[in-house]
Amino acid sequence: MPEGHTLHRLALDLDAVFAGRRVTVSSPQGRMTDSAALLDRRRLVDASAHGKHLFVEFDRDLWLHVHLGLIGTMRLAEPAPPRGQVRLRLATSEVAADLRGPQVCELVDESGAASVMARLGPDPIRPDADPDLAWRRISRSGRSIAALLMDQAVLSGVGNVYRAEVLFRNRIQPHRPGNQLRRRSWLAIWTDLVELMPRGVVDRVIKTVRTEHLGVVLGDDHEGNGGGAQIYVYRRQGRPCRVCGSRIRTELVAGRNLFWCGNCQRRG
DNA sequence: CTTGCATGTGCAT
DNA sequence: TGCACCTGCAAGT
Repeated sequence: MPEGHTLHRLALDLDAVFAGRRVTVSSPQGRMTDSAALLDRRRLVDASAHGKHLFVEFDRDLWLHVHLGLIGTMRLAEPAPPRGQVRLRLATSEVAADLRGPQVCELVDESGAASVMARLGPDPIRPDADPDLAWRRISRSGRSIAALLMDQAVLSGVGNVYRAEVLFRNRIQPHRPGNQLRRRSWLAIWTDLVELMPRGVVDRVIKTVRTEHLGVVLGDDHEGNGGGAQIYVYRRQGRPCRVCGSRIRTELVAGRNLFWCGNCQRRG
């Protein structure tokens, strides 16, 4: 489930078991054999996330840069013989982290890592993030706020779930162009993301439904979320809005499904 | 068991 | 606009 919260959670987990330690690095799949050899037995300094990008710093200016893409995963488990396509494994005698199917997995130096970070907009999960950097671009753009929220150069870490949910929670019309959005609406979106996304890091799952709507079922629901509503609109097309009962709408926007309630979301 | 779709991105056309 | 990447889950047979 790789939106920004997933990568921040992963960075925390990697840090907890590997930071400051010498790590065995291998590429069971074989596609990263040379890089694995360079990293093997090196001391791991720390792991951090910027938007949906993961950086793992090793001794002597070697950084592992990972982007999971849509289908990549990295999971910690007790060491066992690797199964399937493990691109890279970081391991100690107690734990192994297996990386599968990433879109990006490369070794860079500090300036290489910095240049990736420089291309990213502010990340709501990072305490030093400046929402005005995003607002400068949003307020000058004719693209819809729904498209802008997905642009990692505008702000980073938000994906298709947080996009749909934060627009719903703030009652924003998704098709409103950035240059017609009130600054107050943007600040409401940002403030909400700063509250929601760190909660996703803790919970390891996206939950956006407010307490007062938790009991609202409105016609569903076996939506496979382990009991109880956790989201308002994402992938709920055709089902009743948890607030007003209108049918949730969907529309393909630049290859990604957008979900929203046409009745609740009218603000600009 | 098989099939289809997905929380992302970049490149080809 | 379409597809490659190639994992994991849920739903269907």
